[in-house]
Amino acid sequence: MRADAVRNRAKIVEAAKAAFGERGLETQMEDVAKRACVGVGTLYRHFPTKDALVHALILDKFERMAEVAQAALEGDDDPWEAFAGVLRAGAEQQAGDRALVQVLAAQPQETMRAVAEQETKLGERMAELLARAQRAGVVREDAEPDDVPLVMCGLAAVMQSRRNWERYLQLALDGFRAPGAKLPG
Amino acid sequence: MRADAVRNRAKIVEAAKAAFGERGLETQMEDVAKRACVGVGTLYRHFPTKDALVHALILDKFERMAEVAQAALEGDDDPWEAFAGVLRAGAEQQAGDRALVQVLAAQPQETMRAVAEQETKLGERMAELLARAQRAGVVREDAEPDDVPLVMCGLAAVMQSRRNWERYLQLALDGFRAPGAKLPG
DNA sequence: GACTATACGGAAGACTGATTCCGCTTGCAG
DNA sequence: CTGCAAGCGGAATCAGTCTTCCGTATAGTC
Repeated sequence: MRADAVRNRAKIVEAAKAAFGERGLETQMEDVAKRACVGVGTLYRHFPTKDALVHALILDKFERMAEVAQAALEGDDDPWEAFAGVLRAGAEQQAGDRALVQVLAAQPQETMRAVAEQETKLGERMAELLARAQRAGVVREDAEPDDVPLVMCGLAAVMQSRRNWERYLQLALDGFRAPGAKLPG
Repeated sequence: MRADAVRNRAKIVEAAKAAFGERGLETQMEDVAKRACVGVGTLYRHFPTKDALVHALILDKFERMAEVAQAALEGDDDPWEAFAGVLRAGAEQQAGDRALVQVLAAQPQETMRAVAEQETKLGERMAELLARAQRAGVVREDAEPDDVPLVMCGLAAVMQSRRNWERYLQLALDGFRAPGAKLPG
């Protein structure tokens, strides 16, 4: 690959992250190109369609989240903090990326398929974090691994509607907390 | 207004409810017209833009919900059932209308403005139902009126992503339930 | 320094779907 | 029964974006 091509690809990815993060999916390809100081033709040589570009960005976010979950599994936070921390990190991630929020709230079939592998990995790690927290008695016994994406999906909609998502997250965490456990951290 | 115009308007509204309910906002004006056995021109004489049509449908849903809430205020269900019943009714309403779900999940500024009045009315009634339930000790003291739209908004996203919304609703209701109160009904 | 495979820019094309327009039809008042 | 204003159908138009195309420029090689 030619040096300038490498440089341009990097510029495009940066520009796309910024543009889609701010404006969401209705961002136009030309805007991305302009931000990257590149022609649309160049943009299309690197990503054959708008969808492909979006998928790449979303995939990246999921990979990052899966890493965060892995770190939590290996870290030495107490079980509650490990679990809640990942949820909070996910929320922050969403808060800074309108396109991600739109995708999570609407879950277009195809986009999700492109991300399936990382999603599974993330899901498994969250399941383990959840199980540990349950064994420690700080999360309700009847919480299920599938409750996590349920909550994150709802969070996306709350963010999109510019409502108080911090409050939503707090309520959700409260919901996971075991009845007997002390005030959540 | 001429008799055939009245008839057509009714057909259009019916057709639009069905079409937008099934296919959501990406429903095309021509589809609505076809369903109503009417030309697009006729459709546009009754509703000047697609947005106007959607707003009318959404407004109708909100009015209906406000009525449901009013009925709950006047009915003789116990405070928990009155409160939870309206939430469940709202969920059912959403479950049958993809366009409504899309609007609730994304809350396009303009659509919500068109519905503001009914939304306020509904909000006030829910607030009263919530307050009654709190006085009866069956809902958490720290629940707030604004938590309700938060939850319903999240529900919309969960539905859109074809996840288990009944589970989500159950978790949300559990979240409202006072810690001491018996198993929710 | 010359050559060529790569890569670039951005105007033009293609598509999709909303909206307009206008000649034809029809309800209904007189 | 007539006249015509109100209403109708749907082809044509318009608009907004994605995507393609191709003449031009350039990195890397000999």
